[in-house]
Amino acid sequence: MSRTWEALTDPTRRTIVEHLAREELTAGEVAALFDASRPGISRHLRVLREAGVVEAESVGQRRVYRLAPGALDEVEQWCREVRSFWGQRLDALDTEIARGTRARRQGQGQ
Amino acid sequence: MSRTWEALTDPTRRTIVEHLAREELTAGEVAALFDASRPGISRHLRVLREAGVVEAESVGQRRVYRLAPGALDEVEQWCREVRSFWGQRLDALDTEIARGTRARRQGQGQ
DNA sequence: CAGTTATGTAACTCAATGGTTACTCTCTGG
DNA sequence: CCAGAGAGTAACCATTGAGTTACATAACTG
Repeated sequence: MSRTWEALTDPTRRTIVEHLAREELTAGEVAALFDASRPGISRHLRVLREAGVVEAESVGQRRVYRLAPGALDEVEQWCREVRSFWGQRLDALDTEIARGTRARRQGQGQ
Repeated sequence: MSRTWEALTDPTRRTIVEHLAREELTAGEVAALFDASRPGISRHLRVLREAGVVEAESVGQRRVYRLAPGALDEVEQWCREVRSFWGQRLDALDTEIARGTRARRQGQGQ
């Protein structure tokens, strides 16, 4: 299930990820980066956790967050695949193929 | 403005992009790929268009859709940057740095 | 020009999402 | 064991977003 995309849709969550890429942060430190309330950030962190983008470690009463290994794999992999097929198609973009496509398109007018 | 992420959040729209990576398609052909109603798909296509992910060309009464150049640039660029900072941090992950971070963390209990 | 095909827009509904406040749980320290 | 800090959960509200049906706009076709 591709929760990664959902998780990274929200700009706040992407900003969190940007910060965690630079250094580990406790939940409170993350919250301090934004105007939003703590519980709000806490939920963002949960979404990121459940999506496997970040992971948390309990240290005393704090929770230290860091990026999870492979956090962005799903997104990057998807981009690679799209780009791969796209590249192939562009390579094959000569008139013959193009004409064939048009012809096919004419036929199936439903 | 980062509409690209929003645009690619929706699974239907990602599927559309996957198909368009393989070949150009008219709006009708795209719609035929899904159970959803035409207007629904039409709006998905608009979102993708406005995000600059796809572009449309009018050919007679049809609208032929294709991926826009640089469709995924924003997303890929973001991933690269995150990964870049992350990589640097991991490189610097020796005990000294780690201890420094902990110390700093103790001090700023707000 | 009338009719049909191909798309897109408008108005509306319903579910999902983000944000807030209030409350709970857990760990630390006296 | 009690007080207080740090974090998370619950319940609630407002907004967004995706889906639908009905309607409007363009362009071919006779």
